[in-house]
Amino acid sequence: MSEDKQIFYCSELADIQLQLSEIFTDELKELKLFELFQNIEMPLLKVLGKMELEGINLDVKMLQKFSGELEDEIKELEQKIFSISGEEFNIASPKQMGEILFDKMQISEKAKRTKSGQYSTSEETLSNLKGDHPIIDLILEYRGLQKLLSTYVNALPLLIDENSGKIHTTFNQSVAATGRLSSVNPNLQNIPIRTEKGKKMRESFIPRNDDFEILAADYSQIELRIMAALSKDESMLKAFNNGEDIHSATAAKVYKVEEKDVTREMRSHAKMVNFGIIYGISAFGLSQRLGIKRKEAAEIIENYFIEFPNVKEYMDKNILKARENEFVETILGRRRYLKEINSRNGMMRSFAERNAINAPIQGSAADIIKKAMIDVQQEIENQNLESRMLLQVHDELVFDMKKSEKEILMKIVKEKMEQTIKLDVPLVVDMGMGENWLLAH
DNA sequence: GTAATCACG
DNA sequence: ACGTACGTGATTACA
Repeated sequence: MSEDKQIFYCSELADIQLQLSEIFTDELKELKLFELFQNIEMPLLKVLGKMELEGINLDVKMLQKFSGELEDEIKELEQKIFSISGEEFNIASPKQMGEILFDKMQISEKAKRTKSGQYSTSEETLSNLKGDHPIIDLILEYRGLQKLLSTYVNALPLLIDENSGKIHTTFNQSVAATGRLSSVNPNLQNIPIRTEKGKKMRESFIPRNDDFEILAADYSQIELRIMAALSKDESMLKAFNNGEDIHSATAAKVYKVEEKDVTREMRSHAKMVNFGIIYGISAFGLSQRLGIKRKEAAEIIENYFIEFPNVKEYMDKNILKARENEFVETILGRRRYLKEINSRNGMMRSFAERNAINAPIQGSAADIIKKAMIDVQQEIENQNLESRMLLQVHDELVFDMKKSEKEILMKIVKEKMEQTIKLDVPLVVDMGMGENWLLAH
């Protein structure tokens, strides 16, 4: 965003606020939604504008080298895939890929198909066929590298602003139905981190100069903590208040063992269950994720609800409330309307019911981090710091931190993020710093 | 323009 | 009986 645009945008904003104050009736002003608008969304708009204008520095030299390496690897993989399949084709075309794999090579009898009747060649489908043919690994590898190259490594350097020399995203405040932000042009909320080569992409996000470093601060398990607080479930509250590992604690309960006897598999399953809880769990969904029978998944869920009865109660209560009002609410009164909640179509109704469970949790997490962002920015300005807030990634804030301000900035960020909204569970923020975004984790 | 795929929380 | 985990955005192929 240019300087002119920013000035225009701020005066425009003041104007809008003035006009709105005349439009809003006293009755409207008493609504909780109005408070959310006045106290969170409008102040946040200015904070986001500053983050967008600030931009983030990218190590272009490093990315150019990385790009060359990736291209070489991709060419090599391409040749291997062609020689195995005995034919040159467009690997990026799911249609051609499906025909080669399932018609020509017949690597599986029961090929899965997508909604439109095409062969499915998704990561999930191919991963299930992994052992069946060596070409599968090559394809997955090829796809991963191609994605990294075209979406990130080659694309981002082209978006560097010639005036600032930095990358400037745009944060959408009114796109996500739950109240989350979204980031576009480019999306800086989905920069790779899970794979080795993906991590390399994160390394390219660097501070503005040698006097600065990257600070990353992220909430630990914020959605589960919100679930504990909103449901007031005693076991869950206790686990968080005692600083326990929540997935291990869940595993111990669900599998009825001592916490010290929880195996890695049990913990990993419990982690999936906890995710499921936040998403509005179903036996089918859980069985897919865990690779177990639906009946087994149903038993795990049943056990979960026996151990965490208030969670079940909270979920039911939200669905009932949704049926009555056709909306659900977050802790700051943000609404998600769910008109399908009373639909006669079972699928649509189930979808709305999962939303009724998920939206207050995901949305409350958004409320909390948004309020923290306003507080942190205010404090940065009050204290005239040179450090800057750069990015928000749902449960994480990223800063360009002046090294000499390390102590004060870290104190502000931790304090504001953890204390801005008080719940019956502690909110815990982990922080890291380093000479790039990867090292800050 | 839509579908498929895959990157993140 | 039926098909499902929640929320996003970018790229590519293809009608």
